[in-house]
Amino acid sequence: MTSLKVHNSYTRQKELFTPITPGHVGMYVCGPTVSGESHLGHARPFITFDVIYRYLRYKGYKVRYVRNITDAGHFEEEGRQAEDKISKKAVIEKLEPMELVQKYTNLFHWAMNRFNNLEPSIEPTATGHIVEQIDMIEKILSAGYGYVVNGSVYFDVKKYAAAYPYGKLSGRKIEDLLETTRDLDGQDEKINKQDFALWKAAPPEHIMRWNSPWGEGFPGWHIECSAMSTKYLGEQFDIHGGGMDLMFPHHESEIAQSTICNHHTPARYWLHNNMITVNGKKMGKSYGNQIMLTQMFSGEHPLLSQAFSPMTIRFFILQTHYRSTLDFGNEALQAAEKGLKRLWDAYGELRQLDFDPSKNRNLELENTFYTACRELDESMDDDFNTAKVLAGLFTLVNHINSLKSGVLERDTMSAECYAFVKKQFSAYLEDILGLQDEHAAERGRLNQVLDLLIEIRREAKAKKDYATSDKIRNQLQRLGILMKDEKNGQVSYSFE
RNA sequence: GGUUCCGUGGCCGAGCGGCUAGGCAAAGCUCUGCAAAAGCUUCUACAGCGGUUCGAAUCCGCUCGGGACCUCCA
Repeated sequence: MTSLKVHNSYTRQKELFTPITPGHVGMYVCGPTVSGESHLGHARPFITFDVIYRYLRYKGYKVRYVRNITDAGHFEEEGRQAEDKISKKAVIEKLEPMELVQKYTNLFHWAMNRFNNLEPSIEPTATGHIVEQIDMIEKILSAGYGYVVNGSVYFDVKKYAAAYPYGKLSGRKIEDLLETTRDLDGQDEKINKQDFALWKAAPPEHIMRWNSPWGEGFPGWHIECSAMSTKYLGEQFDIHGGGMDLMFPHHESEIAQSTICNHHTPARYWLHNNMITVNGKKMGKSYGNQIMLTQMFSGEHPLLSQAFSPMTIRFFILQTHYRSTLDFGNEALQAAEKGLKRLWDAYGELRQLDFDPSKNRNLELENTFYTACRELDESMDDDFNTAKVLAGLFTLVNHINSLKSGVLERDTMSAECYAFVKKQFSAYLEDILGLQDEHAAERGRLNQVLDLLIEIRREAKAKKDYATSDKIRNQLQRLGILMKDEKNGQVSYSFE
């Protein structure tokens, strides 16, 4: 097997992946902020890193995959709006923050499930790690890189930058950051504008609040990831992942915090997925162009021409390299839907292909298969190029269909080769890319019913009673089941 | 304004110096009672202009166009 290379955002280079502890990988991925519903854009990192997680396991690594739930601190605005409304209308409809958090956490898990994302090894919550975050802040204070103002604690970026390469990950220079003229909350409390909050004193109307050495408040955004990654993966771990839009300030701040506490950068490899765009613009709240996952699945959105299944979306996302932007479009999604179906149909064929080793082996054909299979590994090893993997699978699809249709002579492949192809195809389609048969639940007893219909139809056709045979096929099609008369006289069916 | 990325055929997208991915769409053919599926074939592109090179979608420069980040953001 070839060796894995990954694009490290920290060095901006493709590097050979070498875990700190041989055979083991620690991976931290920034999880969702559960203050609202997830949209299509949110699906990308979780599918991307799910495939990375799966591939690392496929390569034999023991992986500890930590993905947090951000359930504290950032509801400031929402909280305030809610407070305003409440103060106007009285107090009755007040939402308990944890109620909100629970609701959206459940919804998030539901979506992850539908995408067939494996569960992370640990899914820590920010609210469950207030103590660890306070500890870390105290460490930073005693190291002299933080300061307290009015019950809030800030990180002294300027001092840090004098000693460490601040801005390396995001390619930012501290002087440039001084240029920024934004009125941020608490800006007047900071010594320098580029300082960021480690802990914020809670104003009276702020609902989520905890006791701390500096008074009642809540943790800053960046500290939770530093605290939780350190706790579960150690002072330095292998992979840190997330969306590109988190590089600054989030990941840059994480690096600063961890460097002060643990004396080195938290992660060796920083992996960032690119954005999903709509008409070239990033999907996001500020553009008002986001499509919620529930809407994707139901088709209820002005931008959607139809509903798209979780697997179609997964396939759609994997058809592009994770570091490229992916433009949303109905046509593209429809193409993904059809392509995915083709893939599954061929996979079904592959599993049914028989072989007869007694016939002359077509070594050239075997070689084609072996090469195509080997290239799958090479593509994944090249910074997880799932687009190339899919292209590779489609060349296999073409060969499989050729065997089926007789363009390539069947029964000329050795059992050994056949088994290998079958194993690779299944490993990639199901285990690594994590695609699953969305109609599996419909099969089972339905298959037996269909077999009966096929039998009846066969009898009708034998009597040239095409009215009956067409009726069966047409009615089934209306139910989303395609019945196909194969060349060899067999009848097959597939689900739309 | 600063930093940075990108412009590939009707659409979506790989590629990162030579071997002109792939999916979808379109057209023709084969197969078929008719379909569907599949196979075969066709359409063969790299924003523009220069330069480097035996050779560039791929490297360099300029021009045009579009993003992303600098604020919460996947």
